[in-house]
Amino acid sequence: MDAARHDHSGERGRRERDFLAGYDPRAFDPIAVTVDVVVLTLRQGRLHVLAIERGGQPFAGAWALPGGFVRAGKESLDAAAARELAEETGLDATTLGRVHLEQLGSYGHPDRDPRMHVVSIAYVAFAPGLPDAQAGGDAAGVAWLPVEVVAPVNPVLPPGQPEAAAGRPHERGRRTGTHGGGTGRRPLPSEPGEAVLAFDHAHILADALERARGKIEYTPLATAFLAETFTISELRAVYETVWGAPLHAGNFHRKVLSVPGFVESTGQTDTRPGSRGGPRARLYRAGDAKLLHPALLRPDREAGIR
Amino acid sequence: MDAARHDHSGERGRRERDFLAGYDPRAFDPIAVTVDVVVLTLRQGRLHVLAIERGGQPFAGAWALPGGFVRAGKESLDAAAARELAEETGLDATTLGRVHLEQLGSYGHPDRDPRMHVVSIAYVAFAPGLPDAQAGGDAAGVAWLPVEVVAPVNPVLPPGQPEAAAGRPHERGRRTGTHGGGTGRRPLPSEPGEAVLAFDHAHILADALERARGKIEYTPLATAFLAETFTISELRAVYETVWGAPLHAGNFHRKVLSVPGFVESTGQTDTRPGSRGGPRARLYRAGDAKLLHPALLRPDREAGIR
DNA sequence: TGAATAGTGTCTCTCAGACATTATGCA
DNA sequence: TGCATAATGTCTGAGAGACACTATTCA
Repeated sequence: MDAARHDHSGERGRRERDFLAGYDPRAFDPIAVTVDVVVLTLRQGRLHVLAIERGGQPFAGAWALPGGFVRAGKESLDAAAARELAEETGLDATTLGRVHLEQLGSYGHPDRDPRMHVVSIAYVAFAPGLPDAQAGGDAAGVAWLPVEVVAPVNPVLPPGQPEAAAGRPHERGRRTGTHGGGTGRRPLPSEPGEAVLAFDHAHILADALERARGKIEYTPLATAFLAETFTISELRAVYETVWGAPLHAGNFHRKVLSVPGFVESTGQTDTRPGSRGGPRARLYRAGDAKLLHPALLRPDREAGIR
Repeated sequence: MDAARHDHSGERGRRERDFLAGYDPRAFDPIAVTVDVVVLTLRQGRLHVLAIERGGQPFAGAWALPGGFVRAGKESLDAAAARELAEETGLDATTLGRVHLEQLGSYGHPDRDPRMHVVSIAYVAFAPGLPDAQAGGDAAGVAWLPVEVVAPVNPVLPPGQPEAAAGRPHERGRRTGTHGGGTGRRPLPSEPGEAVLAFDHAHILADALERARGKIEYTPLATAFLAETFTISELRAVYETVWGAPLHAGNFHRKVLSVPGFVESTGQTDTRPGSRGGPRARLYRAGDAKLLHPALLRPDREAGIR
């Protein structure tokens, strides 16, 4: 980074130009810098991602991750991501404080947005299940989509087509015609692969899911998906959902309690509404550990990806 | 990312401005996008990082990570990092092919560069020890610095203070005189903490080292620090150097051979030049595993960082 | 001959996973 | 009464670490 790293180097020409660019960047093609946030949460035992319906081109009618421009000279990347998270989820400050937000990685292929070169710094958030309210202050076009409903890759509209690029971003669009109209709400996608993500957002989502799967192995962040107090069974449900594999209840229980700092007991027991019987489970809250020792390894990884 | 995510949202004004910015970004403050590469290698049993001496302000006389601007509309982030790596190390294509390069993270505090808002996407590279040639085609101002020689944090010049930026980094300290001049070469820093890194590069380096320490736990990438064939002892030296802790030779040996796909045997044995006795060690090359199962856990992590 | 190293064998302790068992509450 | 769940106990095999031992080469 940083203009003119060593202007006494060999390639003086290039270096000098970089140097100037550092001082008069408007003389060169710009790159837009944005943040995108993959907000993950659990609802009804399924992993959901926060998505926003696009009205205009490109990718009209597709879904996109919430995000926006980084405010030049005014905010850090983390701050921009936190701002987007707050704006788009509409969560109150206390709930927001329990959300885990971390940087995922950056995506900067020159053709990922047909309009111009956009470098996006992606973030992942682990959020507790929200009380059934729709996401965001204004719910229109914002939805929690089950991750299985999202197509693994974009079946249409590969980036880089001049046609797509030519059509103004969202030419007034948004809800033109029937499609996602401001008034007539169309049903949310529910079939596997039905929802198409715009740009390379399916790729970002896939990376975020893999990050989540790995992260709960060696950190206590699975608790970030739950309310402030929770039962061991609820915690196990998080692991089973994120990993997509059933776990042995007894072994899991003993394991969680044996890892120092993972959870700590509240004296209380669950009020268990709508249960199918069984003793009242004890309630725990997140402990003070930042890393789990030993870690909870996900099953199956045998053989390894060679 | 992507202009005007949903202009039917509440804050129409902001959204609309973002929209316009997507099409005429020159109308707003720009953000520069750069890549920085932390190139790590082992020389004489010590971990070194590739650094470039800064000639101009800010941070004149300090060292910086190699990096440069991403070419707008022309290259991806990975490509930009690979280009910087090639340019700055001057390695031939075959050697370069053995270097491991991965994205580390992005750094975008608005004050990290006093000149303007610069977002830098950092990469880490694991490179085999180079045949003592100086790094880069033009060696002037480019050096491999032992990581211990680099100050853990910048002792002076916190970012954001224009004045501080002007006041020399290590004004006079140590071997003064020719200091950073283009011609008179001054000796490389060798005392712990002697070399000062510009900008937030010390922070990036620290993150890169932690990444390296973790990465060799569960991937075979420690082999990227070695030549195409190597002995188990050489591999152990990599772990000991990166982790900064001695390992038990016998247990390490058995462990490495027991992990499927970590290393595979060449039929040969070492020619062992300059050894201090002992049998000829067998030579191995990297196996085809991408992940290690089970992983090599670094010692001590007991207690965990709570 | 001594010292350092390569490579293997043995033992113990920890831990993950399979399975069993008891207690509790709902239908 | 039957069933699902919470929580705990027991057993086994894998694996990490400590230690011992043999073989090989150089000084």
